[in-house]
Amino acid sequence: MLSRACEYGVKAVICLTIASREDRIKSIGDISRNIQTPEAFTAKVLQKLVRAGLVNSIKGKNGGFYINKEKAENLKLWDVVQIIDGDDLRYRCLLGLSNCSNAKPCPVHESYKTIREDLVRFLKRTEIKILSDRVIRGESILKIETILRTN
Amino acid sequence: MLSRACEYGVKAVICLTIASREDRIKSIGDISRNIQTPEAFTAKVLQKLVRAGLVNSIKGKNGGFYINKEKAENLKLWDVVQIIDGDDLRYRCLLGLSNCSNAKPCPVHESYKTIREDLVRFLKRTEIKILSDRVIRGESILKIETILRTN
DNA sequence: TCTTAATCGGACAATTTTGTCCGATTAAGA
DNA sequence: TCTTAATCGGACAAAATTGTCCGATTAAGA
Ligand code: FES
Ligand code: FES
Repeated sequence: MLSRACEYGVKAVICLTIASREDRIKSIGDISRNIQTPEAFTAKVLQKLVRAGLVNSIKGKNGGFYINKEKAENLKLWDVVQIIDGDDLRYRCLLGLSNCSNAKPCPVHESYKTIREDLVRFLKRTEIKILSDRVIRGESILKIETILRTN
Repeated sequence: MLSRACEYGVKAVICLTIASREDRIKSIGDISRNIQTPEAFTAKVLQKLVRAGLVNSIKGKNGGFYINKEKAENLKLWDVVQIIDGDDLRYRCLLGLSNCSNAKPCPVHESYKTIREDLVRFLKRTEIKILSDRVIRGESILKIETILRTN
């Protein structure tokens, strides 16, 4: 459904949105630990989001990634998905016909179109901010908690 | 959404369902030409469907692949998708958490669950037979028609 | 019986996706 | 000013997916 890269990107952005409440900057080590994803690969994804202007970064010591409070208020799931995965979800034919259209439709076109529109509508409506609030309230998680043992 | 292998599988099964109306057997060359997919790769996919019992095959000269009329009447899109792609679509967490559950949900779990259920319900309801009828009636296509020129 | 044409399966190749490493650059702070 | 710690970008490596090739087997039909 979403590529790994995209999954990591969404989780990272949720993580940064949480940090944005206190105007915090987070290093990639920090982030990948928080969301339990491979560090270097997640860094690549974040760099793509930086180039797209969705995330900000500061180089040098004490640097890292962050999102402005105001920007964080308005981000939708779709914003991240589109940057990382493009708009295949939006436009691709379920059977892979080169262009999905009403003119020359594949046999599932009519019914699948509805499903696909629902999915995209969901992505466009879902606010990252609200997702991050859920994590803060402990209603949902971004990674499997590791049990800390004191031997 | 669907893997290439799965796209090819669905198209091949629709093609065989059309052939089943006249109890026809089709060779892989025949099929891949009909649905415009790489021959050897499509063959692998069909072999998987044969092993799963969804498609039948006959070896030797005049052999090929076919589906029984009665079986063709009852096949759903989901039957093919599940054999080729497994049930990731059904169970996988949108953010890739190792087990999607109500107990430890990711931040999108509640809303995504609905979308995912709609998608699976669509796949489970959609009858291959009906899709094949649409192709026969010329309402939809399985490949881009190539313009035949007589030079 | 022999030739021909088909599936089957395994090995292999190419491509894409995922993941790692490292040197260059940048900036903070001792 | 020097050390340290961070992002950036490019090259590389590993794994998964997609795609090809070929020999073995099978059966039809001449
Ligand atoms: S043409 Fe296949 S989904 Fe639109
Ligand atoms: S836990 Fe993420 S979709 Fe269910």
